[in-house]
Amino acid sequence: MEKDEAIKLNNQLCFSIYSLSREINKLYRPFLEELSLTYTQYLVMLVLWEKESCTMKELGDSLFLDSGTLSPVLKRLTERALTYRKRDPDDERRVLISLTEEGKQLKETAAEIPGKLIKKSGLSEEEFSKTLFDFTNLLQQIQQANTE
Amino acid sequence: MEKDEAIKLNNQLCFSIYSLSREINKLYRPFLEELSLTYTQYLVMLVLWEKESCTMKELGDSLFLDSGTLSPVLKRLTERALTYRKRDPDDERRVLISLTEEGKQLKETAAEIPGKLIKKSGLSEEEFSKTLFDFTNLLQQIQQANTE
DNA sequence: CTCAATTTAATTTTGCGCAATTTAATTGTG
DNA sequence: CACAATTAAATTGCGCAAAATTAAATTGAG
Repeated sequence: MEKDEAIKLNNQLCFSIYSLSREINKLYRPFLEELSLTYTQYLVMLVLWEKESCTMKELGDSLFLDSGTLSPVLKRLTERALTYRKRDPDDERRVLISLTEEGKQLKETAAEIPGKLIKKSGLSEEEFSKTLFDFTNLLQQIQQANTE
Repeated sequence: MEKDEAIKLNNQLCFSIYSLSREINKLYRPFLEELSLTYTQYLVMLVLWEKESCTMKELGDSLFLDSGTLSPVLKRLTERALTYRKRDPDDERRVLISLTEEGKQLKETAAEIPGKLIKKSGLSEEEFSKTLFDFTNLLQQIQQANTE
């Protein structure tokens, strides 16, 4: 690529991915509003619906987020009584995060979201799978590049 | 996909793209730090390096961002004397944003970034182009879905 | 021409992300 | 055992994003 071309906005990988990320976020928003969840809160709930209970650390490892982001998110989810927190008796540094009954029940409604979303996106099942596959691979490659 | 699979974190398109976006941001960060620019400030500068001067509205259309985000960003760029603002005499509602000499000069250093980044990412030129192409297409499709 | 509707930008509020610092608990080494 | 190093989480500060509100300038229909 010519140097002059290379510095143009629409040739930046960062810009296409950044716009796409916000646009996909926007696609989810109406569905998440029905649950009164933000995007990040939804991601946290996804982890908890799989694991039932985990530490702050495990949550961070799953989502690639640190306590600086997660602490306030969990605070809000706990205020809404979707989660509760207690210290791990075996290691008082750790905080165990668990779902309340209300939090568990929310999974029923949330289970509708992935299907609705694919439909709304206009992607076929195959396109969706391929895109997910490509993104996941690229993510691993970039994570590799960032840790070298 | 099974319903139970569909609600898992790692099968969410939103999560893969969101992680990827933050990871790519992280890839840029050391280079942007050298210019003392944030990611969003860099995107604004990319537009200005192409257009020399534009209105707040045009900037927002290019970046898919509104004045709620851009006003404070431009305020900081102007405080750093990379840009300056004045009202359009033909239409006093419009704000014209232009590069200062210092802002123009910064392009020289910034022009190195795209190349350095591809190298650091570990992607081949072909992979980079293909990824950019795929993202741009998908962006358009999702934007379409969001405006329907 | 006039006034309602539209356009443009700024501001306010809420909630992330991330870096850096702090605090408390645990672990490892001599 | 002692104490330095490490680990887990919370906190602080800054800079976005997005929604909603406000204000000022312009446009357009009657």
